[in-house]
Amino acid sequence: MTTIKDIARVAGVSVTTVSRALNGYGDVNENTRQKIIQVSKDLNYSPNTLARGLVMNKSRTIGLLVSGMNRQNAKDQFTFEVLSGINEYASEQDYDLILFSTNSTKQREKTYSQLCKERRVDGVILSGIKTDDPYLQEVVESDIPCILIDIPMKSDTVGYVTTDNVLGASTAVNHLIGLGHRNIAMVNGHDQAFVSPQRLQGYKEALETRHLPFRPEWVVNGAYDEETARQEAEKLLARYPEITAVFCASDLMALGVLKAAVSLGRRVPEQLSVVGYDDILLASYSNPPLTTISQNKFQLGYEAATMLIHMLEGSREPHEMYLDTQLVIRRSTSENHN
Amino acid sequence: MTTIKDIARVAGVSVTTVSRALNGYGDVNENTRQKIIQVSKDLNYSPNTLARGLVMNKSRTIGLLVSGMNRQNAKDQFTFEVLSGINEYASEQDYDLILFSTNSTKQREKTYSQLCKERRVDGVILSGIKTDDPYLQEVVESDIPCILIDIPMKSDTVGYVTTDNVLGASTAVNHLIGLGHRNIAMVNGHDQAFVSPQRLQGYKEALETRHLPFRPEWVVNGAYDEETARQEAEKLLARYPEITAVFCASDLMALGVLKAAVSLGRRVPEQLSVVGYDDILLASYSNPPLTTISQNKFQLGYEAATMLIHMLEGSREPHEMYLDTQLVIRRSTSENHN
DNA sequence: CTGAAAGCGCTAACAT
DNA sequence: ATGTTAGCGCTTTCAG
Repeated sequence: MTTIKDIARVAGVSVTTVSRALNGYGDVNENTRQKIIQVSKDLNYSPNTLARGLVMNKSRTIGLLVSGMNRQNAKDQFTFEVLSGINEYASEQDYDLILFSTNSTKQREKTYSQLCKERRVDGVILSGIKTDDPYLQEVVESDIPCILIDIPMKSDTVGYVTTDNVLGASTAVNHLIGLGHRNIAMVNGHDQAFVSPQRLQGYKEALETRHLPFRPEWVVNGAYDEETARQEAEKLLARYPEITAVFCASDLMALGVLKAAVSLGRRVPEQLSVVGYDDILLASYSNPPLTTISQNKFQLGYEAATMLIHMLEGSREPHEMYLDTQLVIRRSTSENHN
Repeated sequence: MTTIKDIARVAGVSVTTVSRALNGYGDVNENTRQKIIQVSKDLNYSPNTLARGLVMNKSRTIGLLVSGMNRQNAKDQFTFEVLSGINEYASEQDYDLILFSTNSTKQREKTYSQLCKERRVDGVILSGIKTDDPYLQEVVESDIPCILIDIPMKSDTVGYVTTDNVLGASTAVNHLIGLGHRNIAMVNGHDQAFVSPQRLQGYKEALETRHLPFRPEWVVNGAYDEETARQEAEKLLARYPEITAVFCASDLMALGVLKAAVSLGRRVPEQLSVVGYDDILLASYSNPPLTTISQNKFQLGYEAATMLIHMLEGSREPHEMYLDTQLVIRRSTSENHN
């Protein structure tokens, strides 16, 4: 494997000069530079980023700490789309991505900062982390630059990008109210997601604004899981047949509610309106296609990468960003005729 | 940041001893080891993998060269599931994954081996690479250990994991023939995928075995794209109304055919049977749900990682593996009544 | 069982 | 404009 030493020898200069020439410093004779570049091509040289990283104490690498990269969770490719967005900007900026996965079967006993310190990543992006995840604690305490996706926490080294989940949820519920629904239930996700209480909040606010009563017993926990949501919705709808619409905190759960409706013999949207959240791919293919709150997952990742890299390069801008969401009306909602 | 030097100082030993103690060598006094371990904990030490990689010339890192990690392609999350599988085994074995993306907007002028050499990855897994991709050439020539997904190429340092695509395709077509179909068309993908000619081959073989004529004009190119497939299928079916079944080289294209059937007013499966390939998530949610050839994408990745890591650790087993596929019968196929 | 010393490939003062 | 030297944090002979 060729090193700058080899180049130096062949080109008849010192390693310093080689290093400077190759890194585009100005204080190198143009002829020397050309010669060095030629030699390095002849010798098929590639720089050793490990060595460079060691001395510069900078690896041009971003760590990705994602949970939800496993067999089951592949269903909502939320993570994947975020990843694609991150990758897009990172590769534009010549940063590499290194994947840490928290879902290792033999549960990794390593701490968050160990993971990062070992690999000498310059910064980290966290996605899909639960609020009770020990890693989250560490982030705030550690001084490693970090961007959180969908968890609004801030410090000197921590930023986030997310959407306004209260607004998103209230938009969804307002849509239902606008269609004449008065008895609107909610299937929320588990409490370990930051967005859950916020979406609940949005649901409440929308009801309140229209002077509709909030009925706690109409809010069930679907754990962001299709099957759990189906079961919970089945119980709920059987018990309170007066419910004419359901707002779900995720599309996956909305899919579960759709199944519950089938098994209860209630046609969607004629006899039951359903709204999801996320606008995952499946949402437009389900039967009927889901009305939902759309998030631009790719952009979420893209912006997170942008923010992190700016941060790494010394920007002092505020490290927070809210992206817009959008109500996408498909065929799982219609006017209430009761 | 703590280094072994710090530990050595505090523990009152040499760096050599610290290194040996921490790496579990036998020739260290157990008391000394305990002391060193204690100190390293107190000092919150993490090893610097860059330094280690530099001296050992080994990074315990696997490069991932995937194409198809972009906005559009997110649809079939083939890549993502493969990735999950790779990640699973790699993290079990304490290897880290580094993501190279070939779809960078400013097209990366770096060569494959440059990418790998720079980052000093121990080995690489390639997925979603087209046969005319320049990277592929390089792989075979370079001496970097490498596993290909779905491209059967072998050398001392190159292995692959794939499925039997001829068999898969013929199984699909035989299913149609078994349902009484005689006029079976095929929507194939572009020729830049290794699997395309193989699936075509399987289609031909199945026809031949049952003494059905092969009609080249009934094979169209859907480019592995839903919309292209829809258009091509529409033309094909309009022109040859006698076709009663279509075999597609991917589910995504099958979805396109489903749309074509709708716009031509042909009910699936009553008036047209459709078979896909891959068994992507969408396949079970489409309307009607797709009959398809299922590939275990997660396992594809898992086995690729296994094979690569074994290779890296010196195994001399053959570096090739064929996984089984499975016919999944859903509701897009039925008996032919013509 | 332990330590001194060399060196992986690179960059960065500090000369010259 | 170029070379000398030191050193990033680690592993690994080689001696003791």
